Amino acid sequence: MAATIKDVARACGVHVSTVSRTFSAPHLVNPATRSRVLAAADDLGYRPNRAARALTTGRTFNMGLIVADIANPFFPPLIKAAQAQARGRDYHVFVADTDEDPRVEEELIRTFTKQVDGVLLCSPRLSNRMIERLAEDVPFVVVNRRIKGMPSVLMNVAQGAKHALEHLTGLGHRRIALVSGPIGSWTSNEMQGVAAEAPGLGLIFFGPNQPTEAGGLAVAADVAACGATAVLAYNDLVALGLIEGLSAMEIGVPDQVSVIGFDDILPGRLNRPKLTTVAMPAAAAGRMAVDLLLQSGGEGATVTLDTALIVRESTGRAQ
Amino acid sequence: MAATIKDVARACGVHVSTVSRTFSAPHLVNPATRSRVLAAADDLGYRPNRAARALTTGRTFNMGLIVADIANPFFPPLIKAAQAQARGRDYHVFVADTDEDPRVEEELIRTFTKQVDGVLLCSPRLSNRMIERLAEDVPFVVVNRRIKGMPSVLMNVAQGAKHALEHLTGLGHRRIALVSGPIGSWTSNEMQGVAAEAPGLGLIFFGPNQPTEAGGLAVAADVAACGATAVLAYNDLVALGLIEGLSAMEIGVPDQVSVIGFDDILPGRLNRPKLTTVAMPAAAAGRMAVDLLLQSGGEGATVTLDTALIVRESTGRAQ
DNA sequence: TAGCCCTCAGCAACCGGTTGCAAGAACCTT
DNA sequence: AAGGTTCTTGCAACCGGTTGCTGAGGGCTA
Repeated sequence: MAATIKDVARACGVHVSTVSRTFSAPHLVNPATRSRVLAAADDLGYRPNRAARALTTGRTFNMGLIVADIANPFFPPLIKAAQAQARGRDYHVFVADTDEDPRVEEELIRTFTKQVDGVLLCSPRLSNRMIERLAEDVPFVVVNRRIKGMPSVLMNVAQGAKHALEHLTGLGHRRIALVSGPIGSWTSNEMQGVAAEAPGLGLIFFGPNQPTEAGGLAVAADVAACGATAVLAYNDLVALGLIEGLSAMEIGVPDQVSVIGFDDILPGRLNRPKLTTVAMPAAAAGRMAVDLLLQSGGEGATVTLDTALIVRESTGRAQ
Repeated sequence: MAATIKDVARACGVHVSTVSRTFSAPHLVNPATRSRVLAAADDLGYRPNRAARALTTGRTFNMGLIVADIANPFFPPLIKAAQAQARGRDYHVFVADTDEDPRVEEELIRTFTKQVDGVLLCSPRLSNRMIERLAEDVPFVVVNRRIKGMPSVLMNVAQGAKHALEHLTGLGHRRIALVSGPIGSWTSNEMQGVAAEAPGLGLIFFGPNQPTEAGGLAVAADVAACGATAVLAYNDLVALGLIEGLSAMEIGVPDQVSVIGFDDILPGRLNRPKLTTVAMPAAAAGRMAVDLLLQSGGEGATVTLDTALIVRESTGRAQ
């Protein structure tokens, strides 16, 4: 069995409270005693039990991070940045994946409650109402969702979509397909907003779709049939699926159809043609979310991060 | 504040132990009392504090999963499978990323200790000795590493490499480059083992390398210079980097050089040419690791899972 | 040397639950 | 009706720490 505080106390003939203070308030214990305790602790391989400590202090020094799909390459940079930022603040991040299932999401949040000091909720699938209810039990920072009174980190998708559309119109495209993602997703909503504001263009809307390669593949035929010369896709995975599907129909990208994605994930950079995309500030969002969680006196600061259009090879002049 | 067991006890005029039993041993409490307690609990929004419970029971019903790099597409399928399997056993999985840093790995393990019932250590970067020491404090299952007396899940890389080499020799290749990964990695070791056993072939060894696209890119020039007509790469990322680097030198794949990777990740499937690769049983490994952790009476069962060569477009006949 | 302050260690209550033990009540048995 | 079960609940110790309070001892000042 692992050594407890009592073992250490017994080993050096001192009360447990002294051992406790040696670790959590060293300045309150005499240097000589302190080193005796430390020696004994080291000898026994003692490590404070963080869960037990949390019981009295109310702080665990770890935070939860919940994503809908860890296999989506969009998340890893966000996760890594959050972990790095947290580490710098003496915190640890526990990641969990909901498999796009709201029930799993709720269960995970409940599991995290009391085991972490707060939860970073990335691209949640739960309803706002549910999130607000759960927030009574554990502090949240929400990424990619705006909930009144709750700290949130947003990405300026509207701006990115606007730049993307400008890029396409600049290349002469007039008939543009908009391939959205799941219902209720932040990016989808923003994309639709932009579409609504650009009535001069011939925008054709396709959705909802799965936010994956398969989703893009599935919608490719419809897109081809609609006669659009360019496509703005929900994310890079969808864009890649779309390109895959178009190629299968002998439709060349970007020669016949231009395609733009969102996220700037690795497979897009490796793809032929290299994907033109709207880069999302995922890493910055991860860092910011951690900071908001640690700062938040509970008030709901909202941070919006800018996106950037990255022009590569999947867009070209309209025929 | 969240309601505690005391609040519930007070609310329905019953002792805390009765409330406790209502949740953890319902058959020991009178149905009438039980429903009163449940009603009060529901009313107050009471949820048992899992950390506090773990303090006395010694079981948290969650497990840790540590990977070297969550951004490596090899891991998500493993993680998702492990989470699904654990969920079926009433467990939850907390994932953490070590950033390829052994010190971070150690720290994470220490953090997990006492907050989880066991840790799945995937492709660890720590030394065997260190892992054995840490195993005194928390049960492990190790994936992609053989440690005597410790439950481990291995992938039959040697078999995969052999099949890959046979495929290449079948296509007429006689001069084959072996591009390995980081020192101490299971796959690298196994690959070297196979190389040693195939002295008839002209195998040229390159390593160690970073297990990423950048690693492949960096070694591309050397590989081109050595005159090999085929390459067996440490993993798909390296293979993709290699293809990228070769293309930049106007060396066509598979026309001039054939390339095989390991892992079968998404970017490889999307790549042009589609990558020929040795598929790793990542999902099966995740499930198996969970099962081993929950079964293990501590004995070190070792499970080896088979790999499969998937021939796509990046390999072809030798010139 | 008395009086005072400061340092440092022990005591004990507490965090939110769990669980072995015991006792009261209700129900049987003979 | 006495004695034995079974069911249900309360009591209290315990898990591994933390922390406010108390008080002994030492050093300092006047």
